Amino acid sequence: MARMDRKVPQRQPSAARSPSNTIDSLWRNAALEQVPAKTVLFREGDLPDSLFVLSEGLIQLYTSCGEAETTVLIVKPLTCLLAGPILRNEHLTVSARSLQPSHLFRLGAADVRRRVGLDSEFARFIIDDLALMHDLMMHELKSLRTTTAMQRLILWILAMHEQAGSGSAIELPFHKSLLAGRLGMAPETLSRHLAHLMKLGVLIRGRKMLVNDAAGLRQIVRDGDFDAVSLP
Amino acid sequence: MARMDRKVPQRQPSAARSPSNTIDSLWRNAALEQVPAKTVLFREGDLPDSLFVLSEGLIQLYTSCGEAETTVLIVKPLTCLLAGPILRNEHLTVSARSLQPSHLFRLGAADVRRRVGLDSEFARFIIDDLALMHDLMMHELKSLRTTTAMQRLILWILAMHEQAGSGSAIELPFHKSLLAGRLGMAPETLSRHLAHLMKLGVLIRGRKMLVNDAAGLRQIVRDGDFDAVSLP
DNA sequence: TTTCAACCTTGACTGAAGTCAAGGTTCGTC
DNA sequence: GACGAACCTTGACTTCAGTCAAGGTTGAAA
Repeated sequence: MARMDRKVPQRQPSAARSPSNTIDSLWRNAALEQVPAKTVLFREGDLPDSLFVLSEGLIQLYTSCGEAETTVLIVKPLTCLLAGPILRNEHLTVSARSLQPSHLFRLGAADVRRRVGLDSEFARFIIDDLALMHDLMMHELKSLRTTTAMQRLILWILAMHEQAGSGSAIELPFHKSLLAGRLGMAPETLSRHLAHLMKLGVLIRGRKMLVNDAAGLRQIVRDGDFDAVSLP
Repeated sequence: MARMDRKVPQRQPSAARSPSNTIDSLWRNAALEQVPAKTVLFREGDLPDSLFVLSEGLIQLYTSCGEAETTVLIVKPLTCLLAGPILRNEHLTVSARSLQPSHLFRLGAADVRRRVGLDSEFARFIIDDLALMHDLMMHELKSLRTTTAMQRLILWILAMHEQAGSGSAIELPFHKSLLAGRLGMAPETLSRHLAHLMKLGVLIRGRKMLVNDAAGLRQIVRDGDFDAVSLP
């Protein structure tokens, strides 16, 4: 019944994967969970009990240190959560919650461990996912170590700008405070930097943005010279 | 001939892997390379042409931004390099060089891509590696975002201390400037923090260290209170 | 429409860590 | 053992970004 409106995981980027019976049937057998926003999926310290495959929505990986809470990563469909810890049989080092109403396939950890040895398509699915995450995290690490908050912000804006198509407005996918976390800075810092960017030809109205001079921004990132006012 | 003194990759941690004919033969067929220290293995921007498996030595992953150069990660045996980029067929985002004379197995990228689909043991090897890296990088990300340079230093010292066994001296595995990079700080910052730690019961002589009061250090990390002088 | 809570902005201040520069130390090589 | 290069330390200064605090805005629900 609910079969027709299930989105079967099918990773768009990377290796073209032929629609596979094995994987299909796997997901048909997996539990599909629909969770509202702000649902905690797991907490750091737990032992992983299921693999999640995010098929719709947005998940925040975060870590709570004492009072404070820090965003480590935000993941989009189609991504596995917990593949690493399940396969290594280790305690979790991050917590996760949904940021939007989300759909997740859920597969028991024991199942995953068994299956990964038997079913090469499933193994491939996991490999692709881990490789993708590897890439993302490497990128994050690099950018945290080598760029300033302002540079990360501009690069993020440029990426969104490119994705949206030049000339069209960018819609922030979530609250600014969360974006700040995503970019590794305090909300106040984001606010200040955005204010500064308005002087450099970025229009900001609430959660909408418009980039006038992408080339200029790129230049600024390269130089690290944020005080240059390129607009009249 | 040289067969006997080849170390066949066999990951110690994680999943107990039975000595496997498949993998054995794979490594016997792979090229074994011995490189001196400071050999560049690959550069960011390249397309990956082989998978490296580090069997002995130490490799630095770094990225050069303009003049400067930043250490992203330092990897020990037994680790694969480039598994992610090879499987996703993407350009490299980091460069790598040996920090010590090192031994590496080398497997053509095409081979890897073919093999990972056919040989489930090989696939499992790759999965374990990616999962391990995933863990490491997640840990790095977390610690870069949530701890100060001093905390990272102390935690690193405590980890070394534990590994060496209480009471025994710690030998820095590489130059201090490199350790600074590894921990995400400038060499001068490391120097200053080490100087400070001497007042807190850490003996430092060149590249040797001795921790007197591990419990005290742990306390200090927790509190974030680095000025407390716990020693008479 | 009103109201309240969550979110955002701004200012002033603080603190962590990077940079630059000037010695000092260590270590490998001849 | 003397030399030089690479490495390390220390000090002074700067910059980036976090914190605290006080308003301002926005938007969802009554």
